[in-house]
Amino acid sequence: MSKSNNVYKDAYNRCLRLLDETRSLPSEPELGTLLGVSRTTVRTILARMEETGLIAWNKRAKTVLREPRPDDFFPEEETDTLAEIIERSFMRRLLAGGAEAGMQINELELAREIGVGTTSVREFLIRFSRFGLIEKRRNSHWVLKGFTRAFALELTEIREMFELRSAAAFAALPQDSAVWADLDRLEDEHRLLASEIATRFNEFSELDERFHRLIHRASHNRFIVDFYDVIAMIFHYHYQWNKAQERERNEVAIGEHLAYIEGLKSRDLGKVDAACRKHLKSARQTLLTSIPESRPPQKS
Amino acid sequence: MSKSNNVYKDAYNRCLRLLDETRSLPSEPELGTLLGVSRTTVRTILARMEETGLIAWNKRAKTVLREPRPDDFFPEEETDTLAEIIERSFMRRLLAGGAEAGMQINELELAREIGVGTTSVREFLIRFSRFGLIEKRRNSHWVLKGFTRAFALELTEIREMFELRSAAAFAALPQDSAVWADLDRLEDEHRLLASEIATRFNEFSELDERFHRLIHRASHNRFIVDFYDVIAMIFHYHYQWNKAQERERNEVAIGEHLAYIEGLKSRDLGKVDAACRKHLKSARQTLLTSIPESRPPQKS
DNA sequence: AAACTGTTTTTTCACGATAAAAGACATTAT
DNA sequence: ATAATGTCTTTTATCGTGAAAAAACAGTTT
Repeated sequence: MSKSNNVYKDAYNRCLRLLDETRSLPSEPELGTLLGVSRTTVRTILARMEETGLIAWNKRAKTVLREPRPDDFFPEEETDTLAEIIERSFMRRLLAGGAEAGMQINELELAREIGVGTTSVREFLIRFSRFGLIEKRRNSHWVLKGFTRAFALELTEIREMFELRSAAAFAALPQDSAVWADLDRLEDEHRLLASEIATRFNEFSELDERFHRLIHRASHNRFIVDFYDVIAMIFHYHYQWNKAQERERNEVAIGEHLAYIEGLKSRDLGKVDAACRKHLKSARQTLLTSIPESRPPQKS
Repeated sequence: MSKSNNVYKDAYNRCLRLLDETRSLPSEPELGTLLGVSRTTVRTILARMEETGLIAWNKRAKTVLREPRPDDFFPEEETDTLAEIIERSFMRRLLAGGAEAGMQINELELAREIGVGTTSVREFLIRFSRFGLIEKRRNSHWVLKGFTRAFALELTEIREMFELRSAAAFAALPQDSAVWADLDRLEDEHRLLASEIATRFNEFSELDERFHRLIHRASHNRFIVDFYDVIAMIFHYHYQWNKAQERERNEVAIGEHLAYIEGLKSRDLGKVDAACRKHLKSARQTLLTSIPESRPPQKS
């Protein structure tokens, strides 16, 4: 089967949404940058849109003929990257219990189970290894280290170190830096979300990530910025998995963020430090309580 | 060609060295753990040793018949992992100038040039990406970020953060911890090397790594321990590349290490901090001076 | 001439296949 | 009964291959 055309399908779907807004589409290169794909893919999209009667396409003229219908879209699941598919499957197994620390991971078995080639699984595991949850035995299998309490503590230790430093760097940024406007915008979003928390509490996770990434970027250190990928990944699955008191937790977190933002805006390093520490402490607590207590080793 | 048998060849060579010391070899499983390979590989080794008349092999009896000659060994270059070969080639290109930041990296070209499959190159690049020197453009090529001054500063910033914390953790370890004996042993090695510095100065690099890894391990944090891989990798190639005043530099570093060790042994956090800071500062300086000044962008 | 479209080439992504190496199972020796 | 050896099976490491996607080149249009 070689390679799926999910890039095309995903871009096609996104292009359909563009159709709603205009009478005619822009030039091929412009569409390319807009959708983040190459001209080759753009042309494949246009060809299909012409075929299905969505547009009339003649050289520069790309006139919209009709509005896209729901059945014009490719199904969601066909637009995913292989890497995403593998990650989801892998994390499901990992979190759905039965994933004891020390267990070995079998590339071939994983590949068969997910229905993909071994190369993709191998590459996924290599990429995934930087999250510190698995480890490779030379010339042999991978070992699962497990989503344990120790892991959470090690992760948050680094996170706190990095974020305190980033926050301090942030507060020291000159007044004319563009980040202050970004921060204002994020503050507004926080206030809005707080006011509609009853219905939109599940949108916090995404806002949370954007907020912390903004702060980490102020460190101007690629290792700090990159490390947020680890945190984001863990929290992403953590949010999916642990829905207990989600609304309350998020409400509290929004309040902490607002205090944190206020601290940053005051540019008073003491205040920044205190607000940051407070938020990180409760974030760590949330993560820790969600970790299943490790059973003592059992004799069978 | 599928897969080279470098594991076998390397283990075979190491096994030859064992032959010097004994009249007969131990059991297959024992040899396996000794050499770090499976029994399958052990048996391949034994079969060949029998063939070349090095041993007589009959079930449990594996009697050494003669001393190994130089031509019994497989050539060094055949014992390297593909990953090592690729890394060396890649780093040579990267350091041998002409590697401007922003340049794109071509998997296929690299693979052809080194004479390996693209899969191996891909896997190497994925693994290598955590060092922060390259970055992937989605669905497209890799981009070289370059071994720049900014990189060195970001790297050392994290290093200093991590090592100060690890050193403090180290000093706080209970007296009966095994690390103190390890530290004593390392101290002895440092003193010995210092006394023979004129001839053995190039052995420092390896000692340096062992010393710092010991300290980092005291953090009990996988992210800190793993980060030392980045540092080790950079310093490894840095040492190979920049031989200017190697002897003097290493002599100074040994002195700093000894002061650092003394600080740790005193368990006085102030002393530890001071000695650690001093050493890290000069390590950073050494690294920085070795980085070629980035030319201003040239119009051709 | 600048920006677009049409066409061709190159590169990336993913697979199945195969040898090396690991691991499991059965058998034999202490 | 334990621990070795002998044999067979499974898994990992690596390649070549082909389709998807990107990129380069050439020819048109404004």
